[in-house]
Amino acid sequence: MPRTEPIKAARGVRDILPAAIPLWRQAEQEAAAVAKRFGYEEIATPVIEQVELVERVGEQTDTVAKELYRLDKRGSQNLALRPEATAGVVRAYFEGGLNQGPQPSRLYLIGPMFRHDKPQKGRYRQFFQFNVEAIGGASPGFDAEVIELALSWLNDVGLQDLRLELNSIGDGKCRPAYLERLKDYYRPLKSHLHADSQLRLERNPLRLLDSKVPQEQPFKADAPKITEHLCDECAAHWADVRRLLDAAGIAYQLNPYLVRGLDYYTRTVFEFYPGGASGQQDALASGGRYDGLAAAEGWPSTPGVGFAGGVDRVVELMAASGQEVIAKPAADVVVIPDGELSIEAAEVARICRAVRSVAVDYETRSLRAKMKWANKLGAKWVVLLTPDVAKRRAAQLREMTSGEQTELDWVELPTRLA
RNA sequence: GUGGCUAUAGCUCAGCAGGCAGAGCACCAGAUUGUGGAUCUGGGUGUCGCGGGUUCAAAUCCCGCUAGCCACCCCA
Repeated sequence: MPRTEPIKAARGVRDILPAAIPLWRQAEQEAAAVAKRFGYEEIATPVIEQVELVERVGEQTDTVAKELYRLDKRGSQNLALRPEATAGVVRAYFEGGLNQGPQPSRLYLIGPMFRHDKPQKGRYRQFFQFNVEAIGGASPGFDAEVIELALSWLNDVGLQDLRLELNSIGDGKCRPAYLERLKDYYRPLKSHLHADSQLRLERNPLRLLDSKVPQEQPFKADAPKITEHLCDECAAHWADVRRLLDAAGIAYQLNPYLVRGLDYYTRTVFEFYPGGASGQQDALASGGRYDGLAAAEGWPSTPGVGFAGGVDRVVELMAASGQEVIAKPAADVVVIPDGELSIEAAEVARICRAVRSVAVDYETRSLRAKMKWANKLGAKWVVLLTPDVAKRRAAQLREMTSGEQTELDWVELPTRLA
């Protein structure tokens, strides 16, 4: 056999090993629990969607333009792995007739998303999101609700030191006029801008605001702020959202430079960061209102608001803060055949599985080694089979913490282990 | 996509003025006339990330690739 490189995981993806699963489960279970507490129901949508669904909602964003996993054409359909969940959930809302039910539809989803980014800590090509969407509701109450829900989740998994940033980016009525003001402001400065920013100026001027290029920072201070140029409806909505958050006792920082990578967002946008970080790639959850999304997908215009939480990042913070979930032993009972007793050991295991999780040590090694293995596994009991005792359909039952050991018939095992 | 740092045992890492591959933990075996945890003894389990180059000689120097981390870009 020629030696070859072993095949490793694809770049930017990772395994969640058994030892890490309890923490993941906790993050997911808290997510599901808090969503249900707020009256949200779970939905699962496909990981593959038609490319058009993804493109229609954000053609000039990086997520779609550069980071999309496109699949080979199958038949007549161009497919892609979903880079985010909201577009698919909104599609399912209409296709599944949820728009015919009580409004809004309160939905949550936990699942993998895919982006062909350059991998880094906290940034993976397959990553997991906890998504919450309230579709069919225009009231600012829903904006505040999803923010409170996101905060509750982060608190419930033990993250207390958080920063919530908040902004409003207007809607189709007032944003175009604002964007013209913004362009008018930046055009004379164009030669001072970074090459990327010069492109943004005409194509996606809102993005100029969250530019981190050092030489552009001074310009931002004097740039027109969108919250000062909202139409009456957007301004009222914006005021209501802040009022509701104030009443809920939720602290937030107004960030006039907070914008969104995806185009369908309107009005409220927000992001949660861990408190200590100055943070570039450490947003824990972010979301906002997307009243323009349904129409962009070709469905009847329908308002909606939601957020996406980064499960990977939350789990990493949980682990970093020293949180550990005590792993349960893989098996409560270990059956150790001493000698050629595989058939008998399997039968005894079968009997014990009626009441306990059971593992069998089939390896041909010393009894001592088998006992060590059982101990390391964390087994509470060991059922020891030796040829002469097994012949009588009996076994030694050893209680590991006390070391007490008694002989008894196989049929008695379930009662003793229960 | 851009730039920087890194890659040695299962894990954390040392070794790098070029000269036989190391430590701790983990693992395996024994002390234990076959019954775990504690202790002691013994064992290195390795294509030094991959591929080239320089050299009598490369883990060590040079180049390329791959992967990870960090900063950008962007985002969860």
